[in-house]
Amino acid sequence: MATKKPTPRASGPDFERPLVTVDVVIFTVIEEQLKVLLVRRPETATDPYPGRMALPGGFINVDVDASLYDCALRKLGEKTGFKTPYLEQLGSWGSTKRDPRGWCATHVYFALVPPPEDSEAAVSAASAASEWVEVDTALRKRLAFDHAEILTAAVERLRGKVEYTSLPAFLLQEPFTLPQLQRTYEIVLGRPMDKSAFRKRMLDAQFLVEEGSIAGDAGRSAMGYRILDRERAAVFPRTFRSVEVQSTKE
Amino acid sequence: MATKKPTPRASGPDFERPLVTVDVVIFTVIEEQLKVLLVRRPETATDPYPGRMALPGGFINVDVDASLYDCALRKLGEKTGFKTPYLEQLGSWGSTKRDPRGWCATHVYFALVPPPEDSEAAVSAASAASEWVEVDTALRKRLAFDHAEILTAAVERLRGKVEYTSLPAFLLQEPFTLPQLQRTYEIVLGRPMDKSAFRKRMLDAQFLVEEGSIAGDAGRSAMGYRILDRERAAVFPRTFRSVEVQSTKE
DNA sequence: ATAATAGTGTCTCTCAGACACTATTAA
DNA sequence: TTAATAGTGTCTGAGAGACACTATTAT
Repeated sequence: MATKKPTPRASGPDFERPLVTVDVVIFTVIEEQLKVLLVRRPETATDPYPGRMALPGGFINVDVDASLYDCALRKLGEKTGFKTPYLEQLGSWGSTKRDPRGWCATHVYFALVPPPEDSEAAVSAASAASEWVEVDTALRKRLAFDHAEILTAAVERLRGKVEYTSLPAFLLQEPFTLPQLQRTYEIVLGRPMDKSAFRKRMLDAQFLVEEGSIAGDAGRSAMGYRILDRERAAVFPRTFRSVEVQSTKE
Repeated sequence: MATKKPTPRASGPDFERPLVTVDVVIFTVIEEQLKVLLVRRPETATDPYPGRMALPGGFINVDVDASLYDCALRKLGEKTGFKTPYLEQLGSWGSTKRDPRGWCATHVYFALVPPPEDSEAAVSAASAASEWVEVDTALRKRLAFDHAEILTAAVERLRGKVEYTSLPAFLLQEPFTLPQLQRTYEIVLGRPMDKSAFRKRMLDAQFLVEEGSIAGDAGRSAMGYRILDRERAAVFPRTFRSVEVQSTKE
């Protein structure tokens, strides 16, 4: 740990260093809704945006975090009992004005996790003042900093990639069934999908391994699947709806 | 301008702030080759990697740069007489070890510019010790910092997006012809393309406007085109070669 | 006329979508 | 047997690729 406002020990440029943070946009699907994890900022008036909801994140700790990715993993771990989640970089936002404390740049990561078990949910909600919020609700909440803009970008990236990748599989507890996976796609994209096309696509992409039958609440039981390689998402040969169906013909 | 090693005027965390830089990967096509702009680092022994080639970039100047994007634009402008180039964020790299001066994070941008006029080329090469280097050659050059890794990521991103966007159009001086554009795609992707499919795709995407005939060195003259909207690239409904042609049939 | 380049037409193949069909399970 | 859900088969259409064709220009 370092002392308060230290003179930097390392050399560098002769001007002021910006503040550097890492924020994480953590998505999951709970109760048929796409949700994002938000935390409430402290009420202390010395902090910017006291009491507002914000994306989980914070300053890089130069003494603890070996890299940006490690820092994101740490923040993710602090908020959720992460279970080999999907974590990728989203981008960075930096400007004079985005933080009242001074020139600040944030590196934003993007995580997909399965819905928390009830026990965990209670723990994390209680201990960390964190909350799973449906994304559109979150966007109406006047988030701290430029987090609304960041969340918008994250949702856009998620929806964009979902059109041609297996990302939604990382939002489910394993093993899961194809109907469950299809439902997850539909929730993220906000539109219904054709069952036959969906199944062909998933199975052709070879990213699932069978894991025995799973019985549902009613009707025929379904095959359970696990993700073959949790390190990377499968990429489909085409997007789901190539552009928009633009019928020039009347 | 600030004084040397100032105590930060703004509040923030009680630990050391990382160094923050912005680097720009600037691509163009010269003499039928994909090239990237590199600069030689100063020979002064106090600087890290003296004399090595590196991506253009440097520390954020908190007093001058309003945002990360502005900083990237400034660095781009300093190195090239930029002509409304294509500029997007690539990602950020940050860790304890990537800069010997201390914990350092860099925000990397990715630019596409038309080949410099001869006059400009001479100017920039002379004045700034900068040089256009063919990308594979650049990767063999033992670049400063982790710039080889960054360049690899940039080339990967470029090639990836070129499969389904109009990005290569930003590498050409306007107006250009479809055969010239096709040649540019082929240079970036390193493989020949079918003329008929290529033309259908470009014209169907509606991102070009006709600009009168242009005569070449020989043969029939070709239609010249400009980019309709230089703010964004066109996105095609499918990638060029959907995945790799995996012939399971012998 | 010929060489060289620009540009078109036609066929095939792949894969997304529509939609009707069959299969399995519990009550 | 019926309701509910899982899973399949068949047809269509869009668009990429292969490739042979026609068009225009300079010499």
